[in-house]
Amino acid sequence: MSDSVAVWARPERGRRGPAPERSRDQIARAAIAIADADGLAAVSMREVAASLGTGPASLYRYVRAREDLLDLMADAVLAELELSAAPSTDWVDDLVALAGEVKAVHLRHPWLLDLPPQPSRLGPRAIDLIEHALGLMRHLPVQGRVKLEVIGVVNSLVAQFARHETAAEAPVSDRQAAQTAYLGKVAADGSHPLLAAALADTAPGDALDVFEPTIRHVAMGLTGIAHR
Amino acid sequence: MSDSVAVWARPERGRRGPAPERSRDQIARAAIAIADADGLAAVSMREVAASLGTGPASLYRYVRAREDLLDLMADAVLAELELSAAPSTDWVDDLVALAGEVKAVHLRHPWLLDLPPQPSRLGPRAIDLIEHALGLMRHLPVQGRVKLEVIGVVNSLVAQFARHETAAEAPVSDRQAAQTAYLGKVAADGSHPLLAAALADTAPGDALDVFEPTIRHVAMGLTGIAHR
DNA sequence: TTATACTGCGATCAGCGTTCGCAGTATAAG
DNA sequence: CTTATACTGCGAACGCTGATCGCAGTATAA
Repeated sequence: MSDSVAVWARPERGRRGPAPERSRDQIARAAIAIADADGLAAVSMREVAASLGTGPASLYRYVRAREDLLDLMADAVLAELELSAAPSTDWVDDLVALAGEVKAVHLRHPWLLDLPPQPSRLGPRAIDLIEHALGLMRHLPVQGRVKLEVIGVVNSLVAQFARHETAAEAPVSDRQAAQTAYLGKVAADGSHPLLAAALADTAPGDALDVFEPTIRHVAMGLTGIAHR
Repeated sequence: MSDSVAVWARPERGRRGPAPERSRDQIARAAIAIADADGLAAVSMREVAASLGTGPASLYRYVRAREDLLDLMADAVLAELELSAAPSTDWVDDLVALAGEVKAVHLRHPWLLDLPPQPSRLGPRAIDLIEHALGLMRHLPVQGRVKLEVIGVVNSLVAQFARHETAAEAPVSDRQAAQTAYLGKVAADGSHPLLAAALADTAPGDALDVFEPTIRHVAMGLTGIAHR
Protein backbone atom coordinates (compact mmCIF):
# COMPACT_ATOMS: atom_id res chain seq x y z
CA MET A 1 0.00 0.00 0.00
CA SER A 2 1.58 3.16 -1.20
CA ASP A 3 2.15 6.31 0.80
CA SER A 4 0.44 8.12 -1.99
CA VAL A 5 -3.09 6.90 -1.27
CA ALA A 6 -4.95 8.74 1.47
CA VAL A 7 -6.19 6.49 4.23
CA TRP A 8 -9.89 6.97 3.37
CA ALA A 9 -9.29 6.24 -0.30
CA ARG A 10 -7.93 2.76 0.49
CA PRO A 11 -10.21 -0.25 0.24
CA GLU A 12 -11.06 -1.80 3.61
CA ARG A 13 -10.38 -5.36 2.43
CA GLY A 14 -8.39 -7.10 -0.26
CA ARG A 15 -9.86 -9.27 -2.99
CA ARG A 16 -8.43 -12.46 -1.58
CA GLY A 17 -7.74 -13.91 1.84
CA PRO A 18 -9.70 -13.72 5.06
CA ALA A 19 -11.99 -10.80 5.84
CA PRO A 20 -10.37 -8.39 8.26
CA GLU A 21 -11.51 -8.81 11.85
CA ARG A 22 -11.78 -5.08 12.47
CA SER A 23 -12.54 -1.89 10.62
CA ARG A 24 -10.74 1.40 10.47
CA ASP A 25 -13.75 3.02 12.10
CA GLN A 26 -13.63 0.58 15.00
CA ILE A 27 -9.95 1.27 15.52
CA ALA A 28 -10.55 5.01 15.33
CA ARG A 29 -13.29 4.75 17.95
CA ALA A 30 -11.05 2.75 20.28
CA ALA A 31 -8.44 5.46 19.91
CA ILE A 32 -10.99 8.20 20.52
CA ALA A 33 -12.05 6.53 23.78
CA ILE A 34 -8.46 6.58 24.98
CA ALA A 35 -7.96 10.18 23.90
CA ASP A 36 -11.18 11.29 25.60
CA ALA A 37 -10.09 9.63 28.82
CA ASP A 38 -6.37 10.37 28.93
CA GLY A 39 -5.52 12.84 26.21
CA LEU A 40 -3.91 12.48 22.82
CA ALA A 41 -0.50 11.60 24.18
CA ALA A 42 -1.98 8.40 25.62
CA VAL A 43 -3.02 7.21 22.17
CA SER A 44 -0.13 4.95 21.37
CA MET A 45 -0.33 2.09 18.89
CA ARG A 46 0.28 -0.26 21.79
CA GLU A 47 -2.50 1.26 23.88
CA VAL A 48 -5.04 1.17 21.05
CA ALA A 49 -4.11 -2.38 20.20
CA ALA A 50 -4.35 -3.49 23.82
CA SER A 51 -7.79 -1.91 24.12
CA LEU A 52 -8.85 -3.97 21.11
CA GLY A 53 -7.28 -7.15 22.53
CA THR A 54 -4.59 -7.43 19.89
CA GLY A 55 -0.96 -6.60 19.25
CA PRO A 56 0.36 -3.29 17.97
CA ALA A 57 1.62 -4.72 14.71
CA SER A 58 -1.89 -5.75 13.69
CA LEU A 59 -2.93 -2.12 13.45
CA TYR A 60 -0.57 -1.72 10.52
CA ARG A 61 -2.96 -3.78 8.44
CA TYR A 62 -5.47 -0.96 8.75
CA VAL A 63 -3.29 2.17 8.82
CA ARG A 64 0.11 2.92 7.40
CA ALA A 65 1.28 4.94 10.43
CA ARG A 66 0.03 6.56 13.60
CA GLU A 67 -0.54 9.71 11.60
CA ASP A 68 -3.25 7.88 9.60
CA LEU A 69 -4.90 6.92 12.87
CA LEU A 70 -4.96 10.56 13.93
CA ASP A 71 -6.58 11.46 10.60
CA LEU A 72 -9.25 8.81 11.17
CA MET A 73 -9.91 10.04 14.70
CA ALA A 74 -10.27 13.67 13.64
CA ASP A 75 -12.74 12.74 10.94
CA ALA A 76 -14.69 10.21 12.99
CA VAL A 77 -15.76 12.70 15.66
CA LEU A 78 -17.40 14.84 13.00
CA ALA A 79 -20.01 12.09 12.71
CA GLU A 80 -21.54 13.73 15.78
CA LEU A 81 -22.62 16.69 13.72
CA GLU A 82 -26.17 16.79 12.45
CA LEU A 83 -25.77 18.30 9.00
CA SER A 84 -29.15 17.67 7.47
CA ALA A 85 -30.96 20.77 8.76
CA ALA A 86 -32.25 22.97 5.97
CA PRO A 87 -30.81 26.48 5.84
CA SER A 88 -32.95 29.21 7.29
CA THR A 89 -33.32 32.62 5.64
CA ASP A 90 -30.35 33.95 7.56
CA TRP A 91 -27.05 32.47 6.43
CA VAL A 92 -25.09 34.21 9.17
CA ASP A 93 -27.33 32.77 11.88
CA ASP A 94 -26.94 29.35 10.28
CA LEU A 95 -23.17 29.66 10.08
CA VAL A 96 -22.97 30.76 13.70
CA ALA A 97 -25.13 27.82 14.74
CA LEU A 98 -22.97 25.40 12.76
CA ALA A 99 -19.82 26.92 14.27
CA GLY A 100 -21.37 26.39 17.71
CA GLU A 101 -21.97 22.72 16.95
CA VAL A 102 -18.42 22.24 15.73
CA LYS A 103 -17.16 23.97 18.85
CA ALA A 104 -19.25 21.56 20.94
CA VAL A 105 -17.48 18.65 19.23
CA HIS A 106 -14.17 20.18 20.27
CA LEU A 107 -15.40 20.59 23.83
CA ARG A 108 -16.42 16.92 23.96
CA HIS A 109 -13.07 15.89 22.45
CA PRO A 110 -10.49 18.39 23.76
CA TRP A 111 -7.65 16.33 22.30
CA LEU A 112 -8.68 17.70 18.88
CA LEU A 113 -7.05 20.92 20.00
CA ASP A 114 -3.73 19.12 20.33
CA LEU A 115 -3.84 17.95 16.71
CA PRO A 116 -2.21 20.53 14.47
CA PRO A 117 -4.68 21.01 11.64
CA GLN A 118 -3.34 19.91 8.31
CA PRO A 119 -5.03 20.22 4.94
CA SER A 120 -4.24 16.52 4.58
CA ARG A 121 -6.55 15.57 7.42
CA LEU A 122 -9.77 16.13 5.45
CA GLY A 123 -11.79 12.93 5.47
CA PRO A 124 -15.28 12.18 4.25
CA ARG A 125 -17.03 13.75 7.23
CA ALA A 126 -14.91 16.86 7.09
CA ILE A 127 -15.78 17.12 3.43
CA ASP A 128 -19.48 16.69 4.22
CA LEU A 129 -19.14 19.50 6.75
CA ILE A 130 -17.54 21.78 4.18
CA GLU A 131 -20.28 20.92 1.65
CA HIS A 132 -22.92 21.73 4.26
CA ALA A 133 -21.27 25.04 5.17
CA LEU A 134 -21.04 25.93 1.49
CA GLY A 135 -24.74 25.11 1.27
CA LEU A 136 -25.47 27.75 3.89
CA MET A 137 -23.68 30.26 1.68
CA ARG A 138 -25.01 28.86 -1.57
CA HIS A 139 -26.84 32.00 -2.64
CA LEU A 140 -24.13 34.52 -1.69
CA PRO A 141 -22.82 36.44 -4.69
CA VAL A 142 -19.16 35.78 -3.88
CA GLN A 143 -16.57 33.48 -5.33
CA GLY A 144 -16.23 29.95 -4.13
CA ARG A 145 -12.77 30.59 -2.83
CA VAL A 146 -14.04 33.38 -0.61
CA LYS A 147 -16.53 30.92 0.84
CA LEU A 148 -13.76 28.42 1.44
CA GLU A 149 -11.73 31.15 3.10
CA VAL A 150 -14.65 31.96 5.42
CA ILE A 151 -14.89 28.28 6.34
CA GLY A 152 -11.17 28.07 7.10
CA VAL A 153 -11.21 31.19 9.23
CA VAL A 154 -14.34 30.13 11.11
CA ASN A 155 -12.81 26.73 11.83
CA SER A 156 -9.74 28.40 13.24
CA LEU A 157 -11.86 30.64 15.48
CA VAL A 158 -13.90 27.66 16.62
CA ALA A 159 -10.73 25.92 17.78
CA GLN A 160 -9.50 29.06 19.49
CA PHE A 161 -12.71 29.53 21.45
CA ALA A 162 -12.93 25.85 22.25
CA ARG A 163 -9.38 25.96 23.59
CA HIS A 164 -10.32 28.91 25.74
CA GLU A 165 -13.38 27.20 27.17
CA THR A 166 -11.52 23.94 27.67
CA ALA A 167 -8.76 25.71 29.58
CA ALA A 168 -11.32 27.47 31.73
CA GLU A 169 -13.01 24.20 32.67
CA ALA A 170 -10.11 21.82 33.02
CA PRO A 171 -8.53 21.17 36.42
CA VAL A 172 -5.50 23.42 36.80
CA SER A 173 -2.28 21.54 36.28
CA ASP A 174 0.97 22.32 38.07
CA ARG A 175 2.19 23.79 34.85
CA GLN A 176 -0.77 26.15 34.60
CA ALA A 177 -0.54 27.09 38.25
CA ALA A 178 3.11 27.96 37.68
CA GLN A 179 2.21 30.10 34.68
CA THR A 180 -0.52 31.89 36.59
CA ALA A 181 1.90 32.60 39.41
CA TYR A 182 4.43 33.86 36.87
CA LEU A 183 1.87 36.18 35.26
CA GLY A 184 0.88 37.44 38.67
CA LYS A 185 4.50 38.19 39.47
CA VAL A 186 4.98 40.01 36.16
CA ALA A 187 1.79 42.00 36.77
CA ALA A 188 2.96 42.88 40.25
CA ASP A 189 6.43 44.07 39.32
CA GLY A 190 5.18 47.10 37.44
CA SER A 191 6.92 46.39 34.15
CA HIS A 192 3.73 45.73 32.22
CA PRO A 193 1.15 48.22 33.44
CA LEU A 194 -1.31 47.67 30.60
CA LEU A 195 -1.29 43.92 31.09
CA ALA A 196 -1.69 44.35 34.82
CA ALA A 197 -4.67 46.61 34.24
CA ALA A 198 -6.21 44.27 31.70
CA LEU A 199 -5.80 41.28 34.00
CA ALA A 200 -7.32 43.25 36.85
CA ASP A 201 -10.19 44.07 34.53
CA THR A 202 -10.79 40.39 33.86
CA ALA A 203 -12.65 38.90 36.78
CA PRO A 204 -12.45 35.11 37.05
CA GLY A 205 -15.62 33.38 35.97
CA ASP A 206 -16.84 36.48 34.21
CA ALA A 207 -16.30 35.16 30.73
CA LEU A 208 -17.22 37.22 27.74
CA ASP A 209 -19.28 35.58 25.14
CA VAL A 210 -17.78 36.98 22.01
CA PHE A 211 -17.90 33.77 20.01
CA GLU A 212 -21.06 34.65 18.14
CA PRO A 213 -20.15 38.27 17.34
CA THR A 214 -16.69 37.17 16.23
CA ILE A 215 -18.05 34.61 13.79
CA ARG A 216 -20.64 37.10 12.55
CA HIS A 217 -18.13 39.84 11.95
CA VAL A 218 -15.70 37.59 10.18
CA ALA A 219 -18.37 36.03 7.96
CA MET A 220 -19.93 39.31 6.98
CA GLY A 221 -16.60 41.05 6.71
CA LEU A 222 -15.02 38.54 4.40
CA THR A 223 -18.02 38.18 2.16
CA GLY A 224 -18.78 41.89 2.22
CA ILE A 225 -22.41 41.06 2.86
CA ALA A 226 -24.31 42.66 5.66
CA HIS A 227 -26.55 40.71 7.97
CA ARG A 228 -30.12 40.74 6.87
CA MET B 1 13.29 22.40 41.40
CA SER B 2 9.58 22.20 41.75
CA ASP B 3 7.06 21.62 38.99
CA SER B 4 5.25 24.61 40.25
CA VAL B 5 7.72 27.22 39.08
CA ALA B 6 7.47 28.28 35.46
CA VAL B 7 10.67 27.83 33.52
CA TRP B 8 11.25 31.58 33.07
CA ALA B 9 10.74 32.26 36.74
CA ARG B 10 13.59 29.96 37.73
CA PRO B 11 17.03 31.39 38.48
CA GLU B 12 19.61 30.55 35.85
CA ARG B 13 22.24 29.53 38.41
CA GLY B 14 22.38 28.37 41.97
CA ARG B 15 24.05 30.23 44.79
CA ARG B 16 26.84 27.69 45.20
CA GLY B 17 28.86 25.47 42.89
CA PRO B 18 30.26 26.04 39.45
CA ALA B 19 28.65 28.46 37.04
CA PRO B 20 26.59 26.64 34.42
CA GLU B 21 28.33 26.22 31.11
CA ARG B 22 25.26 27.10 29.06
CA SER B 23 22.15 29.20 29.26
CA ARG B 24 18.52 28.39 28.63
CA ASP B 25 18.54 30.82 25.76
CA GLN B 26 21.48 29.07 24.16
CA ILE B 27 19.74 25.71 24.46
CA ALA B 28 16.54 27.19 23.05
CA ARG B 29 18.44 28.59 20.08
CA ALA B 30 20.11 25.26 19.40
CA ALA B 31 16.67 23.65 19.45
CA ILE B 32 15.24 26.33 17.16
CA ALA B 33 18.00 25.68 14.62
CA ILE B 34 17.06 22.01 14.53
CA ALA B 35 13.34 22.78 14.28
CA ASP B 36 13.92 25.29 11.46
CA ALA B 37 15.91 22.70 9.54
CA ASP B 38 14.00 19.51 10.20
CA GLY B 39 10.75 20.33 11.92
CA LEU B 40 9.59 20.09 15.49
CA ALA B 41 9.61 16.30 15.57
CA ALA B 42 13.38 16.35 15.09
CA VAL B 43 13.85 18.34 18.29
CA SER B 44 14.67 15.52 20.67
CA MET B 45 16.65 16.01 23.87
CA ARG B 46 19.36 13.84 22.33
CA GLU B 47 19.50 15.88 19.15
CA VAL B 48 19.67 19.19 20.98
CA ALA B 49 22.33 17.87 23.34
CA ALA B 50 24.39 16.48 20.48
CA SER B 51 24.23 19.82 18.66
CA LEU B 52 25.62 21.43 21.82
CA GLY B 53 28.32 18.78 22.18
CA THR B 54 26.94 17.32 25.37
CA GLY B 55 24.82 14.46 26.66
CA PRO B 56 21.03 14.50 26.90
CA ALA B 57 20.98 14.30 30.67
CA SER B 58 22.81 17.61 30.98
CA LEU B 59 19.85 19.45 29.52
CA TYR B 60 17.85 18.52 32.60
CA ARG B 61 19.94 20.99 34.57
CA TYR B 62 18.37 23.75 32.54
CA VAL B 63 14.84 22.50 31.89
CA ARG B 64 12.61 20.14 33.84
CA ALA B 65 11.23 18.43 30.72
CA ARG B 66 11.07 18.71 26.95
CA GLU B 67 7.86 20.69 27.39
CA ASP B 68 9.89 23.46 29.07
CA LEU B 69 12.22 23.48 26.09
CA LEU B 70 9.27 23.96 23.75
CA ASP B 71 8.11 26.88 25.93
CA LEU B 72 11.54 28.47 25.68
CA MET B 73 11.62 27.98 21.90
CA ALA B 74 8.21 29.54 21.37
CA ASP B 75 9.13 32.57 23.41
CA ALA B 76 12.64 32.96 22.00
CA VAL B 77 11.48 33.48 18.42
CA LEU B 78 9.39 36.44 19.51
CA ALA B 79 12.67 38.28 20.06
CA GLU B 80 12.55 38.86 16.29
CA LEU B 81 9.68 41.28 16.73
CA GLU B 82 10.43 44.96 16.79
CA LEU B 83 7.99 46.27 19.38
CA SER B 84 9.28 49.75 19.99
CA ALA B 85 7.41 51.56 17.20
CA ALA B 86 5.12 54.25 18.49
CA PRO B 87 1.44 53.81 17.72
CA SER B 88 0.06 55.78 14.82
CA THR B 89 -3.32 57.49 14.92
CA ASP B 90 -5.00 54.38 13.56
CA TRP B 91 -5.10 51.52 16.05
CA VAL B 92 -6.55 49.08 13.52
CA ASP B 93 -3.77 49.77 11.03
CA ASP B 94 -1.26 49.27 13.82
CA LEU B 95 -2.84 46.02 14.95
CA VAL B 96 -2.90 44.72 11.38
CA ALA B 97 0.76 45.62 10.96
CA LEU B 98 1.66 43.90 14.22
CA ALA B 99 -0.32 40.83 13.22
CA GLY B 100 1.60 40.78 9.94
CA GLU B 101 4.89 40.82 11.80
CA VAL B 102 3.81 37.99 14.04
CA LYS B 103 2.70 36.04 11.00
CA ALA B 104 6.14 36.60 9.47
CA VAL B 105 7.69 35.02 12.57
CA HIS B 106 5.49 31.97 12.00
CA LEU B 107 6.51 31.84 8.34
CA ARG B 108 10.19 31.89 9.32
CA HIS B 109 9.57 29.22 11.95
CA PRO B 110 6.80 26.97 10.61
CA TRP B 111 7.28 24.49 13.46
CA LEU B 112 5.46 27.01 15.68
CA LEU B 113 2.32 25.85 13.96
CA ASP B 114 2.88 22.32 15.26
CA LEU B 115 2.99 23.55 18.84
CA PRO B 116 -0.50 23.52 20.33
CA PRO B 117 -0.89 26.92 21.93
CA GLN B 118 -1.26 26.75 25.67
CA PRO B 119 -1.88 29.60 28.07
CA SER B 120 1.06 28.21 29.99
CA ARG B 121 3.48 28.98 27.19
CA LEU B 122 3.56 32.75 27.83
CA GLY B 123 7.13 33.83 28.45
CA PRO B 124 8.67 37.26 28.85
CA ARG B 125 8.67 38.06 25.15
CA ALA B 126 5.10 36.92 24.68
CA ILE B 127 4.15 39.12 27.58
CA ASP B 128 6.01 42.05 26.00
CA LEU B 129 4.05 41.40 22.81
CA ILE B 130 0.76 41.46 24.68
CA GLU B 131 1.77 44.67 26.46
CA HIS B 132 2.63 46.23 23.12
CA ALA B 133 -0.65 45.15 21.55
CA LEU B 134 -2.54 46.53 24.54
CA GLY B 135 -0.62 49.74 24.00
CA LEU B 136 -2.03 49.99 20.48
CA MET B 137 -5.50 49.77 22.00
CA ARG B 138 -4.66 51.88 25.02
CA HIS B 139 -7.21 54.59 24.28
CA LEU B 140 -10.11 52.35 23.26
CA PRO B 141 -13.11 52.75 25.58
CA VAL B 142 -13.53 49.00 26.13
CA GLN B 143 -12.72 46.71 29.01
CA GLY B 144 -9.32 45.18 29.36
CA ARG B 145 -10.70 41.72 28.93
CA VAL B 146 -12.16 42.67 25.56
CA LYS B 147 -8.70 43.83 24.51
CA LEU B 148 -7.23 40.54 25.69
CA GLU B 149 -9.91 38.69 23.76
CA VAL B 150 -9.01 40.63 20.60
CA ILE B 151 -5.36 39.69 21.09
CA GLY B 152 -6.23 36.01 21.55
CA VAL B 153 -8.44 35.91 18.48
CA VAL B 154 -5.93 37.80 16.34
CA ASN B 155 -3.18 35.38 17.38
CA SER B 156 -5.33 32.47 16.39
CA LEU B 157 -6.02 34.01 12.98
CA VAL B 158 -2.34 34.77 12.52
CA ALA B 159 -1.53 31.10 13.01
CA GLN B 160 -4.32 30.04 10.64
CA PHE B 161 -3.10 32.31 7.85
CA ALA B 162 0.51 31.39 8.47
CA ARG B 163 -0.42 27.72 8.22
CA HIS B 164 -2.18 28.42 4.96
CA GLU B 165 0.80 30.25 3.47
CA THR B 166 3.24 27.66 4.76
CA ALA B 167 1.23 24.88 3.18
CA ALA B 168 1.11 26.79 -0.10
CA GLU B 169 4.89 27.23 -0.17
CA ALA B 170 6.15 23.95 1.23
CA PRO B 171 7.17 21.14 -1.11
CA VAL B 172 4.21 18.79 -1.46
CA SER B 173 4.67 15.67 0.62
CA ASP B 174 3.33 12.27 -0.37
CA ARG B 175 0.68 12.72 2.25
CA GLN B 176 -0.47 16.00 0.76
CA ALA B 177 -0.37 14.63 -2.77
CA ALA B 178 -2.56 11.77 -1.56
CA GLN B 179 -5.01 14.18 0.01
CA THR B 180 -5.16 16.33 -3.10
CA ALA B 181 -5.84 13.24 -5.18
CA TYR B 182 -8.53 12.21 -2.72
CA LEU B 183 -10.20 15.65 -2.89
CA GLY B 184 -10.03 15.51 -6.64
CA LYS B 185 -11.74 12.15 -6.62
CA VAL B 186 -14.46 13.37 -4.28
CA ALA B 187 -14.98 16.45 -6.44
CA ALA B 188 -15.20 14.28 -9.53
CA ASP B 189 -17.70 11.77 -8.21
CA GLY B 190 -20.53 14.28 -8.02
CA SER B 191 -21.41 13.80 -4.37
CA HIS B 192 -20.27 17.24 -3.28
CA PRO B 193 -21.28 19.66 -6.01
CA LEU B 194 -20.77 22.82 -3.96
CA LEU B 195 -17.28 21.79 -2.98
CA ALA B 196 -16.48 20.85 -6.56
CA ALA B 197 -17.67 24.26 -7.72
CA ALA B 198 -15.76 26.07 -4.99
CA LEU B 199 -12.57 24.18 -5.82
CA ALA B 200 -13.02 24.93 -9.49
CA ASP B 201 -13.44 28.56 -8.53
CA THR B 202 -10.13 28.52 -6.74
CA ALA B 203 -7.37 28.75 -9.29
CA PRO B 204 -3.97 27.57 -8.06
CA GLY B 205 -1.62 30.40 -7.30
CA ASP B 206 -4.45 32.89 -7.25
CA ALA B 207 -4.45 33.38 -3.51
CA LEU B 208 -6.82 35.77 -1.88
CA ASP B 209 -5.37 38.19 0.53
CA VAL B 210 -8.01 38.30 3.21
CA PHE B 211 -5.59 38.45 6.13
CA GLU B 212 -5.83 42.18 6.57
CA PRO B 213 -9.64 42.45 6.20
CA THR B 214 -10.09 39.50 8.55
CA ILE B 215 -7.99 41.09 11.27
CA ARG B 216 -9.74 44.40 10.72
CA HIS B 217 -13.21 42.97 10.94
CA VAL B 218 -12.46 40.98 14.01
CA ALA B 219 -10.78 43.86 15.80
CA MET B 220 -13.52 46.35 15.01
CA GLY B 221 -16.24 43.82 15.55
CA LEU B 222 -15.11 42.73 18.99
CA THR B 223 -14.42 46.23 20.25
CA GLY B 224 -17.49 47.68 18.60
CA ILE B 225 -15.38 50.52 17.31
CA ALA B 226 -15.47 51.53 13.66
CA HIS B 227 -12.33 52.25 11.73
CA ARG B 228 -11.42 55.89 11.69
C1' DT C 1 38.84 24.16 56.64
C1' DT C 2 34.67 21.73 56.13
C1' DA C 3 29.98 21.08 54.61
C1' DT C 4 27.10 21.02 51.10
C1' DA C 5 24.64 22.96 47.22
C1' DC C 6 25.47 22.94 42.61
C1' DT C 7 26.92 21.23 38.04
C1' DG C 8 27.84 17.75 34.09
C1' DC C 9 26.51 13.69 32.22
C1' DG C 10 27.04 8.25 31.54
C1' DA C 11 24.29 4.48 32.40
C1' DT C 12 19.99 2.84 32.68
C1' DC C 13 14.92 2.27 32.60
C1' DA C 14 10.50 2.03 30.40
C1' DG C 15 8.13 3.18 26.66
C1' DC C 16 7.40 4.37 21.79
C1' DG C 17 6.58 3.72 16.29
C1' DT C 18 7.51 0.71 12.93
C1' DT C 19 9.26 -3.35 10.14
C1' DC C 20 10.25 -8.18 9.29
C1' DG C 21 8.76 -12.48 8.57
C1' DC C 22 6.04 -16.53 9.82
C1' DA C 23 1.79 -19.02 9.49
C1' DG C 24 -3.01 -19.58 8.56
C1' DT C 25 -6.98 -18.25 5.43
C1' DA C 26 -9.69 -17.55 1.42
C1' DT C 27 -10.14 -16.22 -3.32
C1' DA C 28 -8.46 -16.38 -8.18
C1' DA C 29 -6.62 -19.10 -11.64
C1' DG C 30 -5.92 -23.24 -14.01
C1' DC D 1 -10.97 -29.92 -7.56
C1' DT D 2 -6.18 -28.41 -6.91
C1' DT D 3 -2.75 -25.04 -6.76
C1' DA D 4 -0.98 -20.37 -6.50
C1' DT D 5 -0.90 -16.44 -4.17
C1' DA D 6 -2.88 -12.30 -2.15
C1' DC D 7 -4.40 -11.31 2.13
C1' DT D 8 -4.65 -11.27 7.22
C1' DG D 9 -2.95 -11.38 12.29
C1' DC D 10 0.64 -10.44 15.10
C1' DG D 11 5.15 -11.83 17.93
C1' DA D 12 9.72 -10.49 17.91
C1' DA D 13 12.90 -7.24 17.19
C1' DC D 14 15.05 -2.76 15.93
C1' DG D 15 16.18 1.92 16.77
C1' DC D 16 14.69 5.74 18.93
C1' DT D 17 12.61 8.53 22.67
C1' DG D 18 12.07 11.20 27.53
C1' DA D 19 13.48 11.04 31.92
C1' DT D 20 15.86 9.47 36.37
C1' DC D 21 19.65 7.81 39.24
C1' DG D 22 23.81 8.43 41.06
C1' DC D 23 28.75 9.49 40.74
C1' DA D 24 32.32 12.86 40.79
C1' DG D 25 34.20 17.39 40.49
C1' DT D 26 33.48 22.43 41.64
C1' DA D 27 32.64 26.54 44.18
C1' DT D 28 30.29 29.04 47.73
C1' DA D 29 28.44 29.32 52.53
C1' DA D 30 29.19 28.34 57.06
